[in-house]
Amino acid sequence: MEITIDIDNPVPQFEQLIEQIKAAVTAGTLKPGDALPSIRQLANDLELNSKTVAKAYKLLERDAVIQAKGYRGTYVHPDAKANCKFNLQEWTLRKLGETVTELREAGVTDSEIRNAFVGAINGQSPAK
Amino acid sequence: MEITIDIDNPVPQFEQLIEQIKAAVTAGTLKPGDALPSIRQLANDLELNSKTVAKAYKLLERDAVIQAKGYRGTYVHPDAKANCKFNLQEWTLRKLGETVTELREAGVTDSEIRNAFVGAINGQSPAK
DNA sequence: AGTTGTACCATTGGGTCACATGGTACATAT
DNA sequence: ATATGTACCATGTGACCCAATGGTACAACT
Repeated sequence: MEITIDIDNPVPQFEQLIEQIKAAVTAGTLKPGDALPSIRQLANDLELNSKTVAKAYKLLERDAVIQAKGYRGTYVHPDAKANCKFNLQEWTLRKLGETVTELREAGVTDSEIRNAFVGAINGQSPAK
Repeated sequence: MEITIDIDNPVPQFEQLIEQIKAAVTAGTLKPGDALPSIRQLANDLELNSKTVAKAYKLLERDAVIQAKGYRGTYVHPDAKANCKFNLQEWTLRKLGETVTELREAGVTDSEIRNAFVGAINGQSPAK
């Protein structure tokens, strides 16, 4: 498994990691059940901070591409290949795009949409 | 019609203006058909920049609280009183809140939601 | 001529957030 | 003992946005 992180790349490092691991799974280089290097070890090899690698692993696990088995290491998820295809990011972008479009058609200003958005994400329920 | 703008108030000046005009309409101080002072004149009286007043007027017109009749001045909208009640802001907040909740339940990170939001509002269609 | 609403341009100050870094600590495995 | 994934704390840098200010200009009304 060859992974390369380009510091000059505007794409965040943890995203580069995620993409390359997903690519390896899709290509078959990584098969379900295979063990992944530990967070600290991979951080050493790629000259990254362990936190950066941990972040990538955490997101990969949420997408069910890998499985963190506590203190027994991390492994490729059984359904990894399938779960690589469905992109949560795109789904999120589409959902938000639909809502934004609907609001705009109602005449709401982009400024107001932004303003309301920070309110919505900060858990503020609409005042009665 | 007495309007007071407090510069030390954290609430933006154009919002203070909007609120007070709506309040005057609701209270009956301003009746449908009444003429409003011109942008420049009101800006002078309140010692505001004309742009600030123009912004408030523009938003009030969108909410159908006032009617700008081009070069013939600005008047209170016939249905002003009713249109003051329905709050577009709340509707916006609720709509966005629903979407955010749905995304969160799908496991999407707040960070990712924010990130996708700027993409959505910048007119980026989800990559196929 | 003077005023109207509106549209551009640009800048300043303040705030929030993402990314990455660094350190420390924990309970549980080998 | 050593290594594991994970959790907390904190800092710095850069980017983006908002509110507000200021100036200029236009076409159309009184």
